[in-house]
Amino acid sequence: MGGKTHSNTSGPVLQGRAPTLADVAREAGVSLATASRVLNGSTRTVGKDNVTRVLRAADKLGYAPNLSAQATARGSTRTVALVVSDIADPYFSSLAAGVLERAEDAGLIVTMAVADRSAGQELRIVTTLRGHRPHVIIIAGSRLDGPQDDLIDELGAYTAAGGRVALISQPGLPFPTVAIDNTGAAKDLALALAGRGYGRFAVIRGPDGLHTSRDRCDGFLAGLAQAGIEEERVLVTEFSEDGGYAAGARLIADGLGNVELLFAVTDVMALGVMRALRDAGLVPGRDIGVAGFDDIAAAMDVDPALTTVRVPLRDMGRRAMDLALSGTDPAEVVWMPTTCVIRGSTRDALV
Amino acid sequence: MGGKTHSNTSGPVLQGRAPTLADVAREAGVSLATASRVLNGSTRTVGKDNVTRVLRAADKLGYAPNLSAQATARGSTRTVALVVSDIADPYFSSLAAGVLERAEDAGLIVTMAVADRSAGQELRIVTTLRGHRPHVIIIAGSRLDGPQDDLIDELGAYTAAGGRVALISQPGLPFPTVAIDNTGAAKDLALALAGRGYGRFAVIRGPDGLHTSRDRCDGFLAGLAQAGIEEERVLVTEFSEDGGYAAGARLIADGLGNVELLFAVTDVMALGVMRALRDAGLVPGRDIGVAGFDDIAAAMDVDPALTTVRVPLRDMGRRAMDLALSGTDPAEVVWMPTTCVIRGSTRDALV
DNA sequence: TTGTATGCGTTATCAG
DNA sequence: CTGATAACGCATACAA
Repeated sequence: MGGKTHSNTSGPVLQGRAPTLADVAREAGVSLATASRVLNGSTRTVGKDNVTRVLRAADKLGYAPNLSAQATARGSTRTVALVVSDIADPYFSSLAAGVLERAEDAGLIVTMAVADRSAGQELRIVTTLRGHRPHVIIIAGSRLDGPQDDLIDELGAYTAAGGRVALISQPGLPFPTVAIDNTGAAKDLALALAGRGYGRFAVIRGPDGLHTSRDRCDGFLAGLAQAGIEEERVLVTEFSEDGGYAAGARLIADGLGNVELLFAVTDVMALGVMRALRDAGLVPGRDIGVAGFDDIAAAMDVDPALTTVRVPLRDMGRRAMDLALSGTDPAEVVWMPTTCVIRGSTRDALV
Repeated sequence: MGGKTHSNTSGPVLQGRAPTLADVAREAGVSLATASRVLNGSTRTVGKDNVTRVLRAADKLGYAPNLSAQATARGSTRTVALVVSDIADPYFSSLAAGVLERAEDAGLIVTMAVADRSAGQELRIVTTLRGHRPHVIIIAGSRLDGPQDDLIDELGAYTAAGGRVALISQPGLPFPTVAIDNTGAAKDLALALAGRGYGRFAVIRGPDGLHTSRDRCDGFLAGLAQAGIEEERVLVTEFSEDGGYAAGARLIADGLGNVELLFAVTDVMALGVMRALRDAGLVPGRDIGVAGFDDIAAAMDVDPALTTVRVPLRDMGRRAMDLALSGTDPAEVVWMPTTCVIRGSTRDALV
């Protein structure tokens, strides 16, 4: 709709310059302070007459308060900085959706940066982000092994200055964290699958150093061991769908032997594995079982649907925001529940 | 790695306060100006001795320049604001990935906001964003019908003040735009499918007012008409996977009649349709053809793989950044190429 | 209720 | 090469 009094933006007086509060005040014939009060602070303490004058002037000039200036004046911002490894990955975009949702509820703007799964880059980004003096920093990276004193220092400096931090899925650091029990969930999955008759497994995991990948792999193997299964193959590949495809293809080329089920440490990788199987003329679920981890949306879309571990990704994003805003114990870890979801990609094994 | 000289952040002197440039200058025993020069401006004009002192002091204090203050002082920022409808949707997350990639190349920080496919919300967000005085604003919304003078005003005010704008997939507005020919591509798809023997179609589209949805639907129908096919059904549903599922289910419940192919205006919706078909015991591709639009990653993962129109989403995100940064003709439209991708979900129709 | 004056953390101009 | 000092746009304590 055209709107009531159509805002007559871009007054001819201001050329190539955004209107400032001073412009509005002048236009309205009031002081800077008065204009500031009606446009931002409590509207109460200003005359009803001046309120309308200022509002009208602001509309006429198309005024939008300079948030940078507001931030320096106030000493605080209304933004939350989010760091992810890869926004195109449904795992991270679901997390981000949860964060964005809560941020909007809280009237916060989200700034986002990607840290391509490199620890150095992540550190650099956090330093830059810290410069924005955001209200909150949320890091949803793929934690790497090795000492991360630098990152801890960086975040420590930030919290020492009053900033709030929340980490997603990287427990063990001295900051509030929302996490899942990757090891336990993978173990449960292994037990569930062993219980359904599968006896020979191959695990497809990401490169060394990735916590998530390693924990899920270890947990799965632990579950197998508990079920009395000691014999399995572990393939290391890229942490992506292409990586999953490559591993699947390699496995097929090497001869599947009598492997009955392929467990990939993420759904994205599992989808790649399934594609490799189909390209080789094999039918997932019938000829060979496949299982993943995360329960991304696409896990329901494939046929057969993918057996996996359901992770409440969007909710984890929400909780991370809540956790950061609540400003609780620095080392608090919120463990989110996971559940095994058995679907068609793992029908009962044909003995 | 633990890092060489380990940064001794959070000096005990500063409690709950981020170190400022003044702190660094004092610590280093130099003036504010000198500290500023070495930490930001050209390093050339400052003594080699002072450089190391300042650097050492900054490291010791864990200094990170306050970007808000920098922005107000400089009068410009190094950020790009990105507006999307739904970051969890692979369509948007792919676009975002392209934007983020180019932004990083250009040393820009990306701030992101979601505008749930509501025009009012989008307008509000742009106003807020404008307050950030970003270097660039990119809007990847789902353009709605009807006059949008308000949005044009808002963006006009922004560009008048020197801001750069790029729109994605919403041509017709007086701003640089990267777009695809939805109508033409859908028409081509219809012709290709008609050429493969399909004769009876149903189209599943989103609610009225969504440009993308309408153009693709219209184009598809035009293609059918050109092929001499006048008889078809059009279903309106939610613009989401659930919407696709619902429409598919509804169609099945009403009786498919002799419909041979279902075209959904997005892949996401098409995946929902396929799921509905399978839940009803039908086999997509064999019992009935299915086609989508966008070629999201999941289109390759389903079985049979989804016939669709390939849209270079990530590249569109990149181009949008390039277009905005190049600051060309305000009304320039970059048309991106699309291609029909025929896959297993539309085998030749069984006559 | 309104206006004045000062400060926020940086940059940039201008003398030394 | 370095150091005062005036902006930048806005908020706010204080005075009127």
